[in-house]
Amino acid sequence: MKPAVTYELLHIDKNSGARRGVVHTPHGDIQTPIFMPVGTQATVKSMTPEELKEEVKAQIILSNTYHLYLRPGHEIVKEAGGLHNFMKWDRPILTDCGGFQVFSLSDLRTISEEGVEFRSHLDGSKHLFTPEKVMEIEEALGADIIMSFDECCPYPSTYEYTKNSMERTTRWAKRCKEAHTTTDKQALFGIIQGGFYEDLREQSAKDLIDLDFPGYALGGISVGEPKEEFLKMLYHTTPLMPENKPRYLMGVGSPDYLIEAALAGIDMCDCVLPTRIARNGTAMTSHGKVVVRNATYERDFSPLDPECDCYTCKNYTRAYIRHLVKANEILGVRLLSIHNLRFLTKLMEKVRIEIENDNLLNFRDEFYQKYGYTK
RNA sequence: GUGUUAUUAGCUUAGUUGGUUAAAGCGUCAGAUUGUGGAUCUGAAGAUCACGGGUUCGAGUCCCGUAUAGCACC
Repeated sequence: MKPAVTYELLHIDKNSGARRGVVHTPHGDIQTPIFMPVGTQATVKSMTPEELKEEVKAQIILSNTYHLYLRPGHEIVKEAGGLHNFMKWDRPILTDCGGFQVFSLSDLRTISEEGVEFRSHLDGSKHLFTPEKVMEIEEALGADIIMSFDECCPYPSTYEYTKNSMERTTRWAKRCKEAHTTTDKQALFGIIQGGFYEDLREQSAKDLIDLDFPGYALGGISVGEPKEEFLKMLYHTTPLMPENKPRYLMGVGSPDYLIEAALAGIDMCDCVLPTRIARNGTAMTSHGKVVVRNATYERDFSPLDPECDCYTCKNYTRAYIRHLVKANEILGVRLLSIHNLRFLTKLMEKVRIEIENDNLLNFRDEFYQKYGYTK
């Protein structure tokens, strides 16, 4: 049977590993490489679906198993007709499995072979996530792409801990695959782990490829390590991932990391960074980060980014947005979120064009120079 | 006019029987943020303790006077 999600390779950049492609899903095609906005609780914070489509031009968004399971409960989302109906988003959705929450809520969790026991951050109640349970939840939510249940090791972790964790994650991935029933409507992706140890990454990739998932994610990097470590693992692991399937790098969202990911041959990235820093008064621009909350912009009547085509930049000034942020007005968060998300989706539009022109390496160097990065 | 209460950081306040470098919240200024427990978190600057005297080894704290504000009564 044809999987719910397939990858079509259009072009490989002749000067790098970057690939231009299309991911076909039940709710439409995704042009890759792509950045995916995160909507943890069935909403990209402060954005309507119309804004995501028309202003941000988002092709796919993420949501989260852990959070929706706890509130409102996956049964309610299922009753609503699934996540797409519930939140009025008719394009593709990817649900994260809650593995990262297991990591970030580590003071409350107990990991065993069976799964993870944890306490709800909302009311302290005890819950058990097993691979089978996570599949039940993700099937109820009904996203196009669902993630297998994994453990994301903290940085740094010892070789032994990382190895045991990675091997358990592989066993969990197998159980996820066996428990997954809606294969015609939802594609289950495996998550490669192995921390910052090259041989563990190789082992993880090999074992997961043997399980034949319709797509693969690179997890457990961009967890606080130095950039050199990140790049080393990225460039080591990505070539291990199958060429005929989508490659998803989890948790990456700064402009430089996104370009590096594309260069390495990654197709999909997601991150909370653009929406999170928006809520704290910061904009991403083609000339670097602008902390618009700062006093420097009190009388700056120019747009956040003069090169940006978004609703915010077409209509509002830095001084006004600064005022909204300082006054704690909701509109400030909304305008910055629109801009930051549009900045990244547009960056990836450019990346796709540059790949088609075999020019992504040059583009990276120009971008770094302009953005103020020193590679 | 008389009595009374108050006056401490930009604002609102804490400050024990007088005892190290006067504290906090908000505000201001800045930093952080990468598969969202984040309209969050961290840090910094900012005070002649209304003013002038006095008592004391030592005063934001006790005494006197002045100023300003509130309240009560003429």
